[in-house]
Amino acid sequence: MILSAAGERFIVHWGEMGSRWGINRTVAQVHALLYLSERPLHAEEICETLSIARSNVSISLKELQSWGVVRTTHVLGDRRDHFECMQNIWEMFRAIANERKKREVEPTLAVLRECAQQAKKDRDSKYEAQRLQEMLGFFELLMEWHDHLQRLPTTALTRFARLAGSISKWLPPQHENHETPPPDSTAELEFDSAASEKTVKDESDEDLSLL
Amino acid sequence: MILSAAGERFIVHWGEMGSRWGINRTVAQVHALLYLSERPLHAEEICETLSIARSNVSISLKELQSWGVVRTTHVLGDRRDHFECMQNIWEMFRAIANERKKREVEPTLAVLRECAQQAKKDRDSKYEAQRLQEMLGFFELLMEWHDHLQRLPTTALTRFARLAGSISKWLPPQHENHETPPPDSTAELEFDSAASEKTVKDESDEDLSLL
DNA sequence: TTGTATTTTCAGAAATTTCTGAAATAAAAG
DNA sequence: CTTTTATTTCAGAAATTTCTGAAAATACAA
Repeated sequence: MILSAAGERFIVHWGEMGSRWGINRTVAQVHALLYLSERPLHAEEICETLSIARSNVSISLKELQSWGVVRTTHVLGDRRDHFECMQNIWEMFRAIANERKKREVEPTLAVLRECAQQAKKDRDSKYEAQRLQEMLGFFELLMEWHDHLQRLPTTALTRFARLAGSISKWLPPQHENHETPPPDSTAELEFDSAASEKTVKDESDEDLSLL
Repeated sequence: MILSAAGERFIVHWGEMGSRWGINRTVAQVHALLYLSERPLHAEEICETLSIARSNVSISLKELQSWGVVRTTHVLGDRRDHFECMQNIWEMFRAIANERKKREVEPTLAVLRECAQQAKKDRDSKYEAQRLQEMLGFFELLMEWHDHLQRLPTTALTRFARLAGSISKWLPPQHENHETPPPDSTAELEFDSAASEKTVKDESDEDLSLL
């Protein structure tokens, strides 16, 4: 497998990005390679192209398969497994989101439910209970949103994204002030839940109506 | 700072989740602690509560401040810095999303633009160029979406999430088949971009119209 | 000034994650 | 059955990340 300079650059970068998001660098590199490849590759080709050990490739491929973004195919007259990457990007990120939900968000929800429950019972944890409950509500809403997107076909997603982009151009900017946070001055509302809710409520309704 | 069992459990879990998403465990723990705390804490309190070195706390707090989710305040008659966490969850995750965009998505976009450009020029990289271009388009759309959400006030976000959740209940399920992937049977469309686009296009329009 | 409290920095230690190569296993071919 | 080819497993090596404690820097007070 011969890589162009551009391809190589992308693979390296994808590996680095993977690391930053909690995905093994090699796994991400193998993913990037298969994503770019026109044809399915066998493990040996991947080893050679990326200069990593055969065993490492084996484990990385298993991992990618467990995420549902890579699968095996076979070439006539060749005993070896060949590997190909999901080609539709939206489907690919959907699969990843799905898997992260299952592996990380759902366990977090379970913990939050238990903790909120327990804190509610404890007379000394009134404030903690409130904070945990709020976090729980956030994650529950997030799940609803996820499930919603999960049901929409890819084309709807892309069109919706475009639509959302054009609508937002007509709205006044709301939260651009994070770019260069002023020393210690006017950023009050983000840190004070009550103030934030109150301030925002006044100006939110006409924005919401656009949805 | 005395922690309830529930609070401690949450902090430990939040630390683990942080790791999985590329955030230092300690940083996440400090964040969780401040999130739960009714009042701002000084560094020494954080050390003691979490049993970590003073220097580690110092660095973690700096990190959290750079993410814009923690800031310093002061208590009358106390020279020490006290630290408090952004209390509004939506604002908090908005800040995090903002920062990750700046640190990770924007550099990725830059790399993708360069790679796509370069591959386009290379006669041997026709397919790679196409793949890179597609990835670039995805990230650009994602950015539009992000910017859109960035402009909406928190209340609009929560209401929209609820709305989206209830709409989706009326749609036929589209992509639940990832839950238990069948050995190697009908999952063709996810891996074949063309097939996927064609299949989906037939059924997508009435779904999209709901938006 | 000088002293004291607080915070930051940083070199090296500790812990964790990742990677390798050799050996074991599996699966087909002869 | 034996040989050959392909894949997986896994103990230890290597690399990376995280953490600590001591020292330096900073800021305020007397």
